[in-house]
Amino acid sequence: MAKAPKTAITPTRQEDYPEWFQQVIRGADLAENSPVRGCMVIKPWGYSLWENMQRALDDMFKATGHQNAYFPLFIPMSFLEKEAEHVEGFAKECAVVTHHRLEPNGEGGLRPAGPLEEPLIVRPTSETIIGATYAKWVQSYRDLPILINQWANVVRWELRTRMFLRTAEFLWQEGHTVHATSEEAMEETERMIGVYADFAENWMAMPVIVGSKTPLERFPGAVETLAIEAMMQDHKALQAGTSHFLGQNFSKAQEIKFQDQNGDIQFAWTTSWGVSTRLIGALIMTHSDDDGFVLPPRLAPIHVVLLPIYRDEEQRGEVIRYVEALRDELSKQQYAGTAVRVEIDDRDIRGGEKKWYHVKRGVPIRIEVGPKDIEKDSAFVAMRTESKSESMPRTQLISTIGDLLTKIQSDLYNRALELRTSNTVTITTEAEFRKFFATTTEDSSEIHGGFAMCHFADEESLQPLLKELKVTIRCIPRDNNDTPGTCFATGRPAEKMAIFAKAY
RNA sequence: CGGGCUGUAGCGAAGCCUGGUAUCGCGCUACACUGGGGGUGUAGAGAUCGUGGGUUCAAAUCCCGCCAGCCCGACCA
Repeated sequence: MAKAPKTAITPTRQEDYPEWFQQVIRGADLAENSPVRGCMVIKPWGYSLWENMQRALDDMFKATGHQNAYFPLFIPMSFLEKEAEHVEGFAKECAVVTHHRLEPNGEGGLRPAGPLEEPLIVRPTSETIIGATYAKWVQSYRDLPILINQWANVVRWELRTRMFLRTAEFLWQEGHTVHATSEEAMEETERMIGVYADFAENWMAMPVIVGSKTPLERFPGAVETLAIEAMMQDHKALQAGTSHFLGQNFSKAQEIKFQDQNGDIQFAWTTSWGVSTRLIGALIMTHSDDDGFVLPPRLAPIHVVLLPIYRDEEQRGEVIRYVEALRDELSKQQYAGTAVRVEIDDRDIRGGEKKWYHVKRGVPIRIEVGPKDIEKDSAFVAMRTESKSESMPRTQLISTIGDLLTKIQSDLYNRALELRTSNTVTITTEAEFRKFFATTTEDSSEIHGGFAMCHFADEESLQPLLKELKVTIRCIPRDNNDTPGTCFATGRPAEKMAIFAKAY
């Protein structure tokens, strides 16, 4: 017998975390690099996961009163120039369309022809184009609020890309709302970060910290940026979603004005909020192990895979009949408000290979059924989160399948929360701070550090230290953060604590 | 955009220093043996060695340019 590697994924997380991440994606067949620089091909398994995320989020958006719409991919360059901070933030990473036609170049190739009067920007985000449209839609306070979301792709010409975490083109949703008052817009901003936190924790099984960004970390043009931050297994932070209170910055730039009850003309208050395919990267780095991807059941394209085991055609008939009946019964069971999603894998490949195929793809539950099990009217059940499988009577299996999925979902959440808790420390001095983030090798991708909760007085003065240690302020947590203290670096009085961490 | 590493069959690699026209593992195809486990054997298919140029009788190998990927840095809503 040939020896199988100790883990299905090489290298392990401990050995080389960034490479492990790539290999999990490959092993699970989620996506691959494309011929286009920085852009990925999302494969069916990865895309069906994204569809499940979309569906859950979309339902939550609808439940909070939003509607979907669609706006153009191209933005006239002049639109982007209107809000100064916004230009500053995005100009560097915009893809620009300057021509509208190709013609033969005389050497068998093609060259751009037909220069555009005004270059078009491929949207890096749609505040400007949507704002320009809203300006036409809003005249009266009776037109407000506008609560719209769009599912779209955006392009940011990032210098360094990583699959799912930072790609040049990515899929996302962006909500853009307009309100008559500051209070109402701020409420919306809070409501949507709440939706994201709910989704992250209850669907992705990923604990997140809700907080606000410091001025230097804010969205360009925003008055306030709320974010959810999660800890990955290498103890780095990942920003998983943001909700921005844009104040009147964009409405002034784009003239979104309305007449209020008193007949006065006012600028409206806007918000925007988004999550992207980066959530898949977050999912991978939160739950996956050295055997590959691990899917939280609520988002898994398949909950249960049935693996029939037989030697010959005669056995096959019997086993398949049994397995199909089992599939039908399991499919009638409910988990988290939906029917249990079951598939039979009867491909003609070796059993071991088949098993690892599903392990690497993260299917929550594998059920193996062979002639011996059928005699006992039972099946072998293996949960992706446990190393052992156990024999279980069919009737028990059917009645507990929902509970098993529930257990996997909560185990994943608890495991992730435990990792975050045990790698979060409160730090009160610069010496401790330096020690916490010190690297032991040249390789800054090694696993170390975590979240440091620190009182701080002034963001600007910390920059040299943060730059030196490659640490950023992730957010000022919203909850349990009312006790004043002294700044860990300057000793000056400080109102709030922030999370400091290395980040993606 | 700077530094480092890399690009050879679908995938992973050896060969490159010391030029002579391509090797191994996995996978794939067929057959046989196996059968609660990514097994064994036999036979096969599959590569203009990332790309363009140069040096040479001869280039995967040496030289130059370009492209792409990964890691680090800068940048990052």
